[in-house]
Amino acid sequence: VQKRSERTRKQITQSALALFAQNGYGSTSVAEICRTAQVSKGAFYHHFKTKQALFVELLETWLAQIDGTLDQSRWEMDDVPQGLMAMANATRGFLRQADESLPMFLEFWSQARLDPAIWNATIAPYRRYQRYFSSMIEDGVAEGSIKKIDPNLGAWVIVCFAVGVLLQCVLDPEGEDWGDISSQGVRVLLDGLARRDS
Amino acid sequence: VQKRSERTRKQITQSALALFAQNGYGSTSVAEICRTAQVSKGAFYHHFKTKQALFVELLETWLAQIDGTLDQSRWEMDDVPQGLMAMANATRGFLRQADESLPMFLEFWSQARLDPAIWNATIAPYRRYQRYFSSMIEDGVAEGSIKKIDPNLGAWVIVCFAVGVLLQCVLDPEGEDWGDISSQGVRVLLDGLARRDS
Amino acid sequence: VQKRSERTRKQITQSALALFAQNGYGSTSVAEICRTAQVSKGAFYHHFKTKQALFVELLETWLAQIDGTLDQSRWEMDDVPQGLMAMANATRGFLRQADESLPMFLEFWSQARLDPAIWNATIAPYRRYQRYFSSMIEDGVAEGSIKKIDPNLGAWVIVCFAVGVLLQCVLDPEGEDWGDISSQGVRVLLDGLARRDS
Amino acid sequence: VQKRSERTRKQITQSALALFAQNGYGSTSVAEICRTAQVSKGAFYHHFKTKQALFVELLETWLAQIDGTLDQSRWEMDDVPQGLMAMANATRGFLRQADESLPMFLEFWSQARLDPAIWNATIAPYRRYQRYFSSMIEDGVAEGSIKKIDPNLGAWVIVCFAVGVLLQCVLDPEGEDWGDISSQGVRVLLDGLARRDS
DNA sequence: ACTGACGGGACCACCCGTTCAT
DNA sequence: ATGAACGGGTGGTCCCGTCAGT
Repeated sequence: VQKRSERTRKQITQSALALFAQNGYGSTSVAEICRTAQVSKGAFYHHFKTKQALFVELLETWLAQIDGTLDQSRWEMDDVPQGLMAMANATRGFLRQADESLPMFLEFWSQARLDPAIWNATIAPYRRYQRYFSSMIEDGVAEGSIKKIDPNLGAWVIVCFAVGVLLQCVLDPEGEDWGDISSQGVRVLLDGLARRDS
Repeated sequence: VQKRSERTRKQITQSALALFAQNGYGSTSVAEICRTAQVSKGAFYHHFKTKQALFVELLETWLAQIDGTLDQSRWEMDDVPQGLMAMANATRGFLRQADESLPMFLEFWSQARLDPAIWNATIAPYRRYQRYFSSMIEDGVAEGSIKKIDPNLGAWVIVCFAVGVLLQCVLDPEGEDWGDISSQGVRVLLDGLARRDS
Repeated sequence: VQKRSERTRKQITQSALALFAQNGYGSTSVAEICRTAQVSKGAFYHHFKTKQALFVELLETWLAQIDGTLDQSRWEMDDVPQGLMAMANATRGFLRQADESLPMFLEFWSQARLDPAIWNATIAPYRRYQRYFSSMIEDGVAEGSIKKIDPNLGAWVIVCFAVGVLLQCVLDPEGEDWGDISSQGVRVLLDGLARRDS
Repeated sequence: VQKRSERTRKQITQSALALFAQNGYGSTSVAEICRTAQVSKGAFYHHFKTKQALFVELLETWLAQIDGTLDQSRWEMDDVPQGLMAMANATRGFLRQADESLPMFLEFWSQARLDPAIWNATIAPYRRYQRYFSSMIEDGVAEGSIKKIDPNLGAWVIVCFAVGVLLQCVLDPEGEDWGDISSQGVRVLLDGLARRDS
């Protein structure tokens, strides 16, 4: 059956993911991936045109997963600030995969600078998230829970903070409890954004 | 004179900086650096034990510069929030070097994951900055301008936001006016941190 | 029906012919042939034991065609010199296929040097042609239209000239009107071979 | 000293020449060349940017040699036909290198079809030779030793014949005494070109 | 201080032919 | 008879660091 093909493919992607996350994209050779995946080079290049193509596919799978996760929690809120806090808390679990796959972010970012195709795939999501937060802020302003500010800027502030936490978590996973910092940061940001009646 | 030695060294470091920033550390060969610096390989390896050693030196020079910049603005404030805002505004100029040298951050981060020596050099400063902000927050609490929160967490929130802005600025320099976002973000954070009298 | 088998075979041979002629034997991969012929690798290796086997088959088909062409014009002459001229003129049409299939000659020659089997198949015809011309010259001497020379050498001279024109035509199809040169050359050769009564 | 460099370079070119002539360009790997030349790959790629670059250099050296040879015999003739015959006879020695380096011709021709750069270098000389013969024929017409024909065509006839002999000599070095055939052919051609007074 | 030829190793991509299932 | 996954191996290129020589 064609089950075998899929299994091989999955072995490759998983091995690649692990190795890229551990040693970086540049320091991981195709031969190493094949060895880890117990697959021949012929098989590898049958499934992926290039090492980079595999990388891009990993990136896309990855982003699709994240999108899925975010879409879920999108509708579970009554109040905008509550919604944001919920999302911040949901991040905790996400940040715990530190060693496994989070480092891939750094790889994606690095490669994005050098390859336009990867850049597009990497950057696009941020814009999407920003738009999402932007509309949340607008909603918050409408419902009176958030003070009047430029929703675009506000959204970018949130995105930047999130990305910053992510980066720190990748660079220094043992250093701090980044989940705590994420929650705390969002709370502070929300306090700063909150509408205040004198 | 021994001037020649220094000039050679400077040519190498400058060429390397430019090439690393443009094409990345991994994609820049020693030969290319030598070609750009109009220097022979022998000269290169006379001044630097390794490609990595050069990289580390660049990193250290870089960090020293940043420290210098930050130290300047440290004493110019009467009020903690004002001080932070001043620093945020000072960042604007810094973020404008986007194309020239900011991309080096990404390179440093990438390599930090793979090499402990670089990791130490790269991570240490964040801790220093965090401590600095932490003491600022303590001062703020003492002077009554900032509400009571864990100074550690607060400081990390600031660092994360700053790092996030930096990363976005590197990845998408044309996308937004990151200086604006930086200022705006700090303002929101300060509003969130401000002590409020009911 | 078993028609399908033959159609597949023909698609493969035709695609291979075109690709070999265009990119050369060594630079044409089996995968490329299969792609062009819209056939899977399985089908290819079902019909041909090896890439080389296909090549040999192409060679043989090719030679059979040429033999057929030459056999036609063999009997239409009354006079040996006239016969040769007629053949030379007949070549014009042949030389016009320059782009399509003539380049295969060069491929055959190249491979002939490296592979004995191909060598035999490629060289044999020349000897046959030489013998043919040799007997023509003998006839010419007998009928008094050609002066007394070693028919063997004379025949080789003709073959060499023909082969030379062919090679030039393959290498520089746009450069000259090789048909003209062929005719002109044969005329000069005939003048040189003609018996002359002082 | 820099003598070493030249020696290495020469070892590479000589080994390459021998291997290309014996096994063909495509079937000779860089590793094999290095092994034969007792040189490391690093040395190889220090001297030649590419396998092809080495090939082109061989081609150019080769052509320069031939040009040199032809230039020598250019002035040794009183009479055009005699000059041509002298050149034909001089060819004998040239054709005797059959095994050593003549096969390179075939390699050059093969590659010329595939690579424009090589094509230029390979084709250009033929045109030069043709021009040379063309002016010889003009001289011959002027001095009355050659009959009136288009010097261009006549020159191409000579070139084609020469190339044809060369090709045959490469393909079937043992088959015939190609030196003889060359001489004989030129004689016939001269008879055909000779002006004849009735 | 500097030169550049050099060693040796690795890496990505590709390619030919086989195998198993259909 | 055909399709697709696969195996194993090679090929060209490049790159880092060294070392003899200036």
